[in-house]
Amino acid sequence: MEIGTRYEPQSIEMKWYKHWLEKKYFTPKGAGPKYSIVIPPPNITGRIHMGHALNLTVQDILSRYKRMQGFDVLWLPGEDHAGIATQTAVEKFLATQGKSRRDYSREEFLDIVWNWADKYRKEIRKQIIAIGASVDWSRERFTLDDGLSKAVRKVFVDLYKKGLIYKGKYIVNWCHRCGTVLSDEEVEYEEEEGALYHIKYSIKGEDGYIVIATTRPETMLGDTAVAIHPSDERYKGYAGKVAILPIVGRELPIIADSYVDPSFGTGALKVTPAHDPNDYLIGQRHNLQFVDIFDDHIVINENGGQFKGMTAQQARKAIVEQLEAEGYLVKIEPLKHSVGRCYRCGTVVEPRLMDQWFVSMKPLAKRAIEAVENDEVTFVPERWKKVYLNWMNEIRDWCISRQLWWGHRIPVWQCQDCGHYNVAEEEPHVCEHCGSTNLKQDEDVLDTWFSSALWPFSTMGWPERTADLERYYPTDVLVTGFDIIFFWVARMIVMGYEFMGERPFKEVYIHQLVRDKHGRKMSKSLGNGIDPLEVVDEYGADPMRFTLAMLAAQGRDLKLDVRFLDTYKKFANKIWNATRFVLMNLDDFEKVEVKPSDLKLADRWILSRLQKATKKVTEALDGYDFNVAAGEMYSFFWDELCDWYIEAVKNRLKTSDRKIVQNVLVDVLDASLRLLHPFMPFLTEELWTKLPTAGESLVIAQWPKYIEELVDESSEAEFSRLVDMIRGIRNIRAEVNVPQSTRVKAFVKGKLTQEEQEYIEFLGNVENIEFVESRPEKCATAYVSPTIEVYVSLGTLIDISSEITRLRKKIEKMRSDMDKFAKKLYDKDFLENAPEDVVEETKEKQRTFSEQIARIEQIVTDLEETTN
RNA sequence: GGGCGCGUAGCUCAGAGGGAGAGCGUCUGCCUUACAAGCAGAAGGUCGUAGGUUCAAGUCCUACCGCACCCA
Repeated sequence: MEIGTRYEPQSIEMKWYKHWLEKKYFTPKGAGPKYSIVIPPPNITGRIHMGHALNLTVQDILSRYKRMQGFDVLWLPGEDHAGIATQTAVEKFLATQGKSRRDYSREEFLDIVWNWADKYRKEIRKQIIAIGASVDWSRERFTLDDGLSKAVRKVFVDLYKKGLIYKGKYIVNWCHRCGTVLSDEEVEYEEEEGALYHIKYSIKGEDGYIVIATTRPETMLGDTAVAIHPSDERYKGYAGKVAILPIVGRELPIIADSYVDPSFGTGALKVTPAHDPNDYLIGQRHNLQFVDIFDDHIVINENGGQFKGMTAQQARKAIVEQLEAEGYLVKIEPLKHSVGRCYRCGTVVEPRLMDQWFVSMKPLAKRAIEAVENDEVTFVPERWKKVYLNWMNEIRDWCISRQLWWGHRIPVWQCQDCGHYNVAEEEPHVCEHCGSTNLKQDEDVLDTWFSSALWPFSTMGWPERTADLERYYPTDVLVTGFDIIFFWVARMIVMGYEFMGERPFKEVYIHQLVRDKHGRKMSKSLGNGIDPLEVVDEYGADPMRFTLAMLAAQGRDLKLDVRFLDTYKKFANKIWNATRFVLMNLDDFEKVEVKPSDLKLADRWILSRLQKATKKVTEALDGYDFNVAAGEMYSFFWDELCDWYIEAVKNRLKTSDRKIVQNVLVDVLDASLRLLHPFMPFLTEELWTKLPTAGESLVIAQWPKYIEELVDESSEAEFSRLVDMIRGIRNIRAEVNVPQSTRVKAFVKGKLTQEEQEYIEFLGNVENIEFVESRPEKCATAYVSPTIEVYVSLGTLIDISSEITRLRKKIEKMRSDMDKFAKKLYDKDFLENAPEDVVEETKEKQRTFSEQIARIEQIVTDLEETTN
């Protein structure tokens, strides 16, 4: 069976994905131990990015690994309607055509978004497929599907009936660009250059004044008090007096409240209860007036008097100018302060007092906190547990209403006659309170994350009691990034316990966020994004997956440099060519049961190494150490299988060993491809199916077992000695520039097996080894151990003095290595306190070194005598 | 202000108590019949700084310096 000399991903990938789908390998059979994962549904806003690629790769590695271990694997795919993000994207698109959503009716606009959704869901599906994700498409879900919408309504109604959802007027975050409120989590704070304005507020009935400091002078239009710290000596006696708001003339009570930080600014705080969350609390405590000065577009409203119609920015400028003109402005200091912006569009959010729907989180969080504290739900890496608990312990109520059109409409119908909220899963026609038929549904939709929170069970058919729920809930692991622990993970845990009475998943594996090679976020504006689809086109899905796995250490950032993709594409090519070599030598292959007595040193060595690799990969995957697992396969395959075993057996394929070697090669390659399959599914399937031992498909092939009987320490030690001897010879060849085409003569003092002798001759490019009692003349020393020495004859090439220099350098290096051990052994404390095996080991190392050094020194002395 | 993480080879990163590792890059030599996307070799490191714990510290502790991130 011939295959091409180069690995070409394009020609193999989609062929196999199609085949796997036809065979329905990704649809669980419903029998045996189960393993389930629900996908973090990508937003339908656009193309997936490298973060998704990492997320999908990790899940696919787990799914394929477990499938090969015999689990009945369900990996459930789907997409998220992503309320704000999608509506923003669609509005941006409409804007390019000079339109806005207000040019359409709600129904017309939703039609447009549904078209968008269909288009992008198709795109996303294609991209998930391109990565090779083994998801069960027959169970694909969308957060706005009928079933999931039903789940959303049921949860809303249930929580409302339990008194855990309420409507109320509180300070919320308003994004005027998106035209909606946001939850606290949806606001991103950043330090920005601003200014601290010091403004005089005169005291009523006195000549004096009090100077307040603020970063937002325009909000003074909504001031209803001035606050000072009760124990601030500077303002002793001020509390109870009345200040006069400049320009406006409103009378403001001066109050004492310990919230005020005396060390900030002047220690006197203007209080604007309608436009600042902390001021709001002060306002409540002191029964202050709430004056809202903005409309929905954050333009000053009628409460702003002469400034009405100005934007916040315009108002700030005008107000500061007027304050200055009237002598109220004391000074303006530059100040860095944190500014909150909308996580979807970056607009500065305005705290406003609004009537919204909230989920009361404290009671719900209780069980979810307990679960993580008791390790019913565990985080990997563990440190995220603390992050989760810190947040959950200080959780605030969740604002869930959004002034959008795209999303789950809030299932509340207010009676237009009596004002009663009719909260129901199905549209009511009569007010349950007064019997009126004059009902109007709430205009708002729910926060996207409200539906995402139900994802682990809503996707499996809840509230119906389906077979899928019975079998696959709870899921085994959730794989996601740390950026959505609060948005999503925490809320899923909450809802899972509340509605299923059970955790939604056992483990949460938090992977890194993908960044560019400098550690910056990948973003369109920086132009540093790497598009996974382009990577798949250019390098192939397998090298991309392997690259991501290699980089998936348990840190916080994954800095992706395209150079890695080159490296691992080369690895894929290496696998391709190693298989090619094996296949080229299998014309007369016959599967035989290899008996231990048939095995030669190299065979025993590679089989032993394979066992260790199998064990290491398996353990690493069980512990989510993807980089360790991938790294182990990289070095086993390349450094051991290719560089040594394959090279070592090339000659043996021409001898009576051929049959044994063929069988060992096929076995080791077969197992290697299995171990690599979760990382590189396409390539391994393509190659594996060409092996004479292949079964139907690697997807459903068995994961290799660790066979303890094949672990052979003494063969490993012996082979590694052999490797050292060969390296010693190669070293000398390289140093004196003996070209590859020239064979050198070598001498050995000591014993070698026939097999070892052949390997040294072949791999060291040496002609018939001669056994000697002592070092022959005109020879360089290649290897020295207590029992064996290897010399390379250099004839006229040898330069005695440079050989002496070379050996002296070697001695020096060995001495410095040995000194570390010798020093320890001189140390009484070490001998007394270190564990016995460590002491023994150290003694052994020291002995080996000193013997070798002594021997090389002897050789140097001999050489020096020859020159004299 | 509170918290988390990170400073290891020129670059990107592994390693988390007992001889400093990988890939890329650099240098030298090879078109050796699987692979030049390759092979063989080499150079390159006070493991951020200062203390401490320990027989033993990149590895554990403390402080500091620098870089990120989360929360207020």
